[in-house]
Amino acid sequence: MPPTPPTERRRRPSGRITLQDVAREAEVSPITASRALRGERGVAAELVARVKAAAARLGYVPDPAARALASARGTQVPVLVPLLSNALFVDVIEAVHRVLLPHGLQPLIGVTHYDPMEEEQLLRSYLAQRPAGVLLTGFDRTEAARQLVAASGIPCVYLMELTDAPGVHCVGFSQQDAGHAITQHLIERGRRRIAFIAAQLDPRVLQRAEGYRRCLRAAGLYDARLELLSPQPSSMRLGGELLEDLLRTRPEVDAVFFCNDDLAQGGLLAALRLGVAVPQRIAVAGFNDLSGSDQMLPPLTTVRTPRRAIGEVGAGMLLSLLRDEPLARSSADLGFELVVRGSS
Amino acid sequence: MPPTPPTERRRRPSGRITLQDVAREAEVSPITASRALRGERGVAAELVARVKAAAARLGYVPDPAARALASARGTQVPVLVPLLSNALFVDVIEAVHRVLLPHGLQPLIGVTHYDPMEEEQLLRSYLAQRPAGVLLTGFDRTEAARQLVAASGIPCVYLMELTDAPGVHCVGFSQQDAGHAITQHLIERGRRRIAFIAAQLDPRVLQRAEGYRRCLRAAGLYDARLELLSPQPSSMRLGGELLEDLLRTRPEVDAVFFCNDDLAQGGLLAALRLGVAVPQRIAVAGFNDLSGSDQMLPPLTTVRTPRRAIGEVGAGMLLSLLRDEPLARSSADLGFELVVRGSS
DNA sequence: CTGAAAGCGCTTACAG
DNA sequence: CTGAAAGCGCTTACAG
Repeated sequence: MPPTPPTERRRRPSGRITLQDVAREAEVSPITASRALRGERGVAAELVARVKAAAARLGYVPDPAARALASARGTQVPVLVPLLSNALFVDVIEAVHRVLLPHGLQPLIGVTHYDPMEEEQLLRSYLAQRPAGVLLTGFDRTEAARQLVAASGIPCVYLMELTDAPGVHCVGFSQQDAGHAITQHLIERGRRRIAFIAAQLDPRVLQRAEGYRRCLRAAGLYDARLELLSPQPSSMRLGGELLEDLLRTRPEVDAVFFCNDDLAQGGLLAALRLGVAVPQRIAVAGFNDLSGSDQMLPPLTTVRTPRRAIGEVGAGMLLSLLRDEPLARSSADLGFELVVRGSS
Repeated sequence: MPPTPPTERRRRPSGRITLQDVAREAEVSPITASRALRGERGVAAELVARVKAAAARLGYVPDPAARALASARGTQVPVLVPLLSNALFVDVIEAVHRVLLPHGLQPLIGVTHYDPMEEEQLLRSYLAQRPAGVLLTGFDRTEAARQLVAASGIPCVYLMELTDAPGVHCVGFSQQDAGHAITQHLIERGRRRIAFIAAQLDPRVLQRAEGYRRCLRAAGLYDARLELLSPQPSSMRLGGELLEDLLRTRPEVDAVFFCNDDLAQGGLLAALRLGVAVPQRIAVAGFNDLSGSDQMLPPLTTVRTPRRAIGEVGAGMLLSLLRDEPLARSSADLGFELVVRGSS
């Protein structure tokens, strides 16, 4: 007897296996197949099993475009970050991918270059695609962007910063407290003339600056002339240059808090080059605990920030929102950790 | 007289502005509007102008899902890279975004973690979405993955490596020649016992190794005992550890070619820590010219690789493919550049 | 050069 | 708990 396929498998012109094919194979209607596959409750267990088996047998892959068109919402999740060249955000993004992909959600990376206008543009075009949800960095955006998000009704989780505003879902840590903590550490090490060197000057850097000021003021040690703020993008080179500037113009300085590890690493290397002893002559601290900071000479004291966890928890929160699950908390403070190494 | 809108703007239940609305506003049929907006030739210039004006006035944003469903192909462009934590690929990705987004194409970042199986999985799910095109890293993949790409008929451009295989579109540079060139440089600096330290051992690293061997063999200087290959992921820490190993077990070494700058930076810092003079005692060279290499002590000699250009040219090539434009070349060799600094 | 018809593959109400 | 009908917003042939 010649072998016959379990059922007649007619392929449509496109060659694609559709929900119809699955339904036919399982001998149910397409709607039931759709419901079974999506795990909608209220389908007889036996039918669910039959449909799932049929789908597996045929190698059915749902068409996201058709789903997006038919339902109110697609499977994309725009993730807007300032920069990809900052390892910080790459870590966040990797974590987001890891959580979202297994749930059939597709992260869409958008880069704003720290420009609220650019973010607004991106948001406009992404929201027009009716994404499932949105992940945004921080709270600093144009009024129009805020409106767009609100009007869309699309679930949104904010990363990196925290707020108490009701109904706002966010996951991060207190940038200000972290800036305070590392400054406090330098004071406890006996430092008195503590400088702050920063670049980029995005909102989170300014929050760290605020923590630095609050701490030094409380200790009666604040001196505005020890703040070196550059709007240029952060880099090791710039860190070295700014440290040189500082040592020349404020020779009395005995510690430096760099707002980011790349600046601090550059500072450490410049100190080495100039023969400035760290931590004897000046103590050095960074922020974020980026790759390489533990390899410096001396190893860099810094603040370890929970960026992977931010991505994971943020994506998880969005997932709950999409499922209308009750949230344990709408604002997740993931904290930070002081990492004391040889440079302070 | 009360103000009246230019035409009656009835919104559909979804609230969305559709092609229909634009067509009505421009007083043409939806098909003509569609053609005008997509810049399909064969539409009267006047109508095109009218449609575009109407679209702008209404703030029309086309629905990618509907477009994808109706046409054979969507607007997504999966970009598969091994790792996001390697700055190399982040640069490639940023360049790809810059080129693709203005053309209405949406890059989808996929991370394979150097695992062909993982790549195959990603490919399977991405191709089921009928993307407009695909960007893949290198040529090392499973047979099934190869088949998937071929069977899909979806335009594909390969990044980072080159091949002469007909009909294959690729953009990169010769990893082997680059490995050869930096080794040659070390020979020309008078070095005779040149080691190779590598991690990750992905296909491109192995190609660089081949260039290193070819060069040393030609000079009669090859010594297999000077190769240190570790399958671990690349990092500064590992670079330092491997250099220490090397100095202990092969004290006769007088130069090291690290397969990547992060390893080399770690090596340089380890040398500093150990009091090993660079370049007097050993010359050090890296690969890729990553951020920070110019800040090292001494600054790192390396090979600058054209990763931004690879992203740009690769995306541009895909764009041409999508438009059925004739390609100037199907294989673009973007070359590399020796950057000689203090470490050699 | 322009348009009327049909359909892409799925899901949302609406019935039973 | 299951299904027949209609439609999401666009584009692809097919006519004229």
